[in-house]
Amino acid sequence: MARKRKRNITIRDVADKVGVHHSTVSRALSPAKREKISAAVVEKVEAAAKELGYYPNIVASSLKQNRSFAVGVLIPDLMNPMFPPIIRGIQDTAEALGYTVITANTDDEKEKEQAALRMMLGRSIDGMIIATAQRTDPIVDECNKHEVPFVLVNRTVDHQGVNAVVVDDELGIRSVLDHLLGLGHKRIAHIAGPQHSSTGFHRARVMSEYLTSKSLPADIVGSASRFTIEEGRRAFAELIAADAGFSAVVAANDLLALGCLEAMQERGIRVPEDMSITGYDDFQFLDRMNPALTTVMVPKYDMGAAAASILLEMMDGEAQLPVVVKMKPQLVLRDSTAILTD
Amino acid sequence: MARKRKRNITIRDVADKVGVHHSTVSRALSPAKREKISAAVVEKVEAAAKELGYYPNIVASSLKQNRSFAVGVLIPDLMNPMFPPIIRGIQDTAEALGYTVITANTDDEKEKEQAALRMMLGRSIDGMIIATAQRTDPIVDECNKHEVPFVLVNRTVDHQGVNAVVVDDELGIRSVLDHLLGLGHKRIAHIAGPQHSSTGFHRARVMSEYLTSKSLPADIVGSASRFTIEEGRRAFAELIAADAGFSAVVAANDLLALGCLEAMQERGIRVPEDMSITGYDDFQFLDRMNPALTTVMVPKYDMGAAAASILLEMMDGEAQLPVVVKMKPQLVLRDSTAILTD
DNA sequence: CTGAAAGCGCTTACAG
DNA sequence: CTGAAAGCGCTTACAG
Repeated sequence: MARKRKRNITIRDVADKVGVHHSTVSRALSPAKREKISAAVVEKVEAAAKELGYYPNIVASSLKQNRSFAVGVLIPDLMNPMFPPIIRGIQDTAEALGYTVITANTDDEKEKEQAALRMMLGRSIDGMIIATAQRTDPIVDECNKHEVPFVLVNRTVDHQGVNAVVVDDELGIRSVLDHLLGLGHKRIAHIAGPQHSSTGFHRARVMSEYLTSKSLPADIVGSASRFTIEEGRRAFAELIAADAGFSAVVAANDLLALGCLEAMQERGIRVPEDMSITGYDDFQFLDRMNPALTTVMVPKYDMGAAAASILLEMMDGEAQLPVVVKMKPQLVLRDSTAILTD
Repeated sequence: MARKRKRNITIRDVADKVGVHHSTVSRALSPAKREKISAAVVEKVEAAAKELGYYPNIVASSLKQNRSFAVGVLIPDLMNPMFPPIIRGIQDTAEALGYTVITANTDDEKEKEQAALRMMLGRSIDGMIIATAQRTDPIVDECNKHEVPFVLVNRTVDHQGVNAVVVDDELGIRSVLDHLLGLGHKRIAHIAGPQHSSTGFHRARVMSEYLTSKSLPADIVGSASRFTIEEGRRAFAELIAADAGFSAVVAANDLLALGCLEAMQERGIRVPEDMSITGYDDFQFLDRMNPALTTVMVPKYDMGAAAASILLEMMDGEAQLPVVVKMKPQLVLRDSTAILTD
């Protein structure tokens, strides 16, 4: 049997102590309504509340107002180093305005995502930040159907008119390629991420277009079905078995790059002497790895913070127009890329 | 102004559709009470609920029952790689039983911890898992005062009779020292963590006792005031300025070890040729660092899962006795330790 | 097995 | 400026 908790101090207890109606206490304690109450009463109410150790029951308040002062966040997996900074950005921004954030992992499984959404709807969530979107994702329609404001972060959908905070992959990939081309590389492979993810898709497309524009081969591509080390390793092994004629690898994210690195080390391919490799995202501690990975820094914390700001504005009824914020990534040069020698 | 959301489907809508009282719907939809309702009605209610797209309003349910099916988690900082695995262990365990987890960062600041606790109390949280405890921490008394069941994880308090899931530091530190002694090291330094944290305190004490028992110097100790890279670096610099006569360093956790490593590299001290160093916790990707860090693996995910299990049992009224679970750590040998040569 | 009523702790139109 | 009432969507003793 579930335990019963001690009865809490309520607004009525405070009202009794002061000798006013509990609705007066409610008003006196509400920053927005306080001005309608005489200063003397406000003061007495505050004193009584403090003395009794009163704190408001958010659950009751939520039920009455049909909003919860909570926002939900959907991520693939907390243990993926991409997401803690994003969540922290969301938390710091949302909490500063009095909101609580509830995070759920989907493991990129639609059923878990569905369950998480249901749970959040049941909790009368005021808004959602979604880091799990696929390029065509029914969750967008679901949020619309339930009239839950939401903003996508990191990944977006193909469909127009959706609020999203993403990174400028054109800039990111081009800066990587310019770097590699400057080092003399001509045959550059890509380990593409899952194509149902906007990040995987766009990075691959920009790669291909940019290489083609330079009259360089754009078809040395390995495909990862997930953004994981294992998939990076597998995709690299597959690629090099089919075509050994490349001198540099651009991985669609850092985890894939680490997987490639593993596969390279197994094969005695030295990095960067024999082959260069780059990642994308720049998660924590990459600078201390062996070798330190050249990558593209994505402002994860700021993306989370921006997504939260937009969401909060939407919830206030402002910012109706769909907003797409493209954050600037930045190439970070480290030790996994070098001049082509042969 | 806050937006108004569409009215949701309620238990009354379902009741109207079926032609029963809404209390009957409530019972039919409750796994525990369902048996008191005729199978025919249950079936009709379920069909109607499904057709209408009904999902329960957890907020209303929480208010009535004075419990929220939510557990709160207090951590110092999500971006510290120690915590995501702990939280994931908590989430997977709690969510499997229908609980939602709400996580808050305290940044090891008492005011933030206080604010987080208030927020959670306001949300009628059913229990708390606390990863931020100091050795004498008023939060324990506060939880007791408010009759919120809680369990500590990773860090514990000196006070007896509190539920906690910790790691067996005696085992962990001894295994590190046995390893180092086996390599021939005699003068072994310790970079101690903050002594208000049980982990910092116990690891330092075990070190000292064990070295003393082997008639080895136990006073080569640097003090970090926080478990951060910066503090590790500072403490090492301070220590080596005062006493250069040691050949190995045992850091109280991985972040401190990384800070030491930085300070060593700045000074041209080669690891492990000139000096050995070990960490503690074994967070993600340490195996890929330069050099790969020898450390003590702490079962983070399992600790979170165990803490959640205990909490859930407490909330069910079982497991009254204070439970202290000591998880077994495991030495992980990598490339930052080597035989003493001179 | 089912219904009707009360109530969880708030907020907020409506009076005055 | 303040009070009294109604109600948010559930759950649960109490009847029958």
